[in-house]
Amino acid sequence: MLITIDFSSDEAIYMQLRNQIIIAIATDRIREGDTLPSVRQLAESTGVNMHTVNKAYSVLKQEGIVKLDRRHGAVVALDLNKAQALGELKCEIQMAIAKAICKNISIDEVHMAVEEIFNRYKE
Amino acid sequence: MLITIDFSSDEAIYMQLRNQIIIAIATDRIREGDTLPSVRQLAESTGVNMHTVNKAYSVLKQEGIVKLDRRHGAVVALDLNKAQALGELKCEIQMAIAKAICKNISIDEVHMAVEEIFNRYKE
DNA sequence: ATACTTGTTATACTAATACTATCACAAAAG
DNA sequence: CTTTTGTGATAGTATTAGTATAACAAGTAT
Repeated sequence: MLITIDFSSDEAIYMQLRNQIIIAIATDRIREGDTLPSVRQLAESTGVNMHTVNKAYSVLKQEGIVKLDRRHGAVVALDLNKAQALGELKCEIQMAIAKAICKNISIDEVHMAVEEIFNRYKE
Repeated sequence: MLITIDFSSDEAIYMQLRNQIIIAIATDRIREGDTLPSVRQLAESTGVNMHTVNKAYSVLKQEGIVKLDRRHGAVVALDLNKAQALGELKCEIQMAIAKAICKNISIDEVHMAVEEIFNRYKE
């Protein structure tokens, strides 16, 4: 796990952590059952406060991506409720697509954008 | 234009305004050249401060969706730079798709979600 | 000309969020 | 018994969101 923080970014640090971990799982660099660094370790290696890492882990737990355990730390454990995940996905991309429609972007162009992003993760 | 604010929402008020205007354009209820209410009018009708509306309009201006003019107020004026709009779209849906991949959602399921959202706007 | 409306700017204040900093605790591992 | 785990309490700073007033220059209407 190589995680780096851009302190000059306007994106919250705990979201940067959350995003990089999600991308690591999507690209199969982290797998189900793998253990994430402890909050203190990751805080140390990224130069960030312990509670900021803890917040990132809490978000991932809330999203059904990791489980937090006092003995093993944070473990990747995907909650594969597809119906719920699909509902969340639609919510998250809804406004982006509305804006795309305003900009005269066709549905085919959106599909192509989806393909491109998918290919970024699948090898 | 019927705009309402959910004051108990965790979404920022200026983003609620911005989103509803974008949806109104996507659904063709507002069209190119149409004039939006003045910052004071919309602030009055939604029970919100003038500056909050002004911030929403500034965001829409920044996104190339309206033009602000001292004589006519806020006018819908789409900046149809497709390359840029597509780039922004990819940025905005990137993490949502990464998370979907974590949840074992297939690319076809994402395409279907896109279709569903598109149909929400196109009649 | 006068009155009104437009976006815009400035100042000031409150509330909430993000982040940091310490200290501490119970549970599990070595 | 010591270390490491997540977790909680408390406290402080910085930034953002939102409100409240006031004012200004530029355009519109009468």
